[in-house]
Amino acid sequence: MLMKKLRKQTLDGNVETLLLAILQSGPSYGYAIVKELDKRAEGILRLGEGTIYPVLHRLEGKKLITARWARAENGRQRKYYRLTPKGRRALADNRVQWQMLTEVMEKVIGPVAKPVPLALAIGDVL
Amino acid sequence: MLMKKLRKQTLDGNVETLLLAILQSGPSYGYAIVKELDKRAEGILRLGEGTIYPVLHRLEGKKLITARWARAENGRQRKYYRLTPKGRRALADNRVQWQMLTEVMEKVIGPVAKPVPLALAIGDVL
DNA sequence: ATACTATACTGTGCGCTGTAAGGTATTGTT
DNA sequence: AACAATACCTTACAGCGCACAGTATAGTAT
Repeated sequence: MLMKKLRKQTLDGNVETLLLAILQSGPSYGYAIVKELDKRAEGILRLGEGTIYPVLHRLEGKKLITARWARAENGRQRKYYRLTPKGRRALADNRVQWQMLTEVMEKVIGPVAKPVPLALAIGDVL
Repeated sequence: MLMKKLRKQTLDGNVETLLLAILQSGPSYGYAIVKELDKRAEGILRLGEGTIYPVLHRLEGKKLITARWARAENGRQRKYYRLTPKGRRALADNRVQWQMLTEVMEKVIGPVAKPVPLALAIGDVL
């Protein structure tokens, strides 16, 4: 068989994936990323700056993103992070890892109750 | 609003959930749990004994499971673990936490490619 | 002027988790 | 007698999330 295995990093390390995913939409900076995450997570998850900045530095160290200082229109100094090709590959890989993790979790603890009213409605119609 | 938040333990700590879920089917012992996980994960995830025993001990320390030595039919000494009511509650809670994590992940990194060709087919039809 | 709030980045340090590595002992099979 | 499978355990390490604390600037309200 010789199937692909879950790396240990995937059991946790999801925050890195989240940040990479956000940077996929284009370069951004720490503070904005916090706000963006806050918006997308809709109150379920709240990651503070103390969480995100170290991760950004780690990602930079791994060459998955690059940093560049720039002065914004409002005169503020911002450190813009951008995905590298290597980071793009890492993101793709992380997605696969995440998918495998959900597979394993579903197989062991059972499927999660999904809010999919559309499918239900379609099912009712058909 | 005041919504429920993801606890930090849920970002990792999935192994505890896996073990609790397996013990939900009834009492078991370390070695058997390794094999059971191996079977259910179908090669995707491989947790060694060095991973599982410390977790079992931790769970016992948290009073989520209880341990009892017993001699099996084949004469071997086995340490059987059983879910406590508190462990049952923790498992239920962990499921909710896991569900929230998948929600956040899907919102940020997009949906996982699930083997659900039906939805695609329906979309094509409509 | 003064105080406050929002913006924006940084660093330190703790605790928990996963797990590799190594070890012991028993039973069954070759 | 040798080996594999069963069954358990401990030690030690590294990585991750995150709370906490600190610095500095721009804009707004009093």
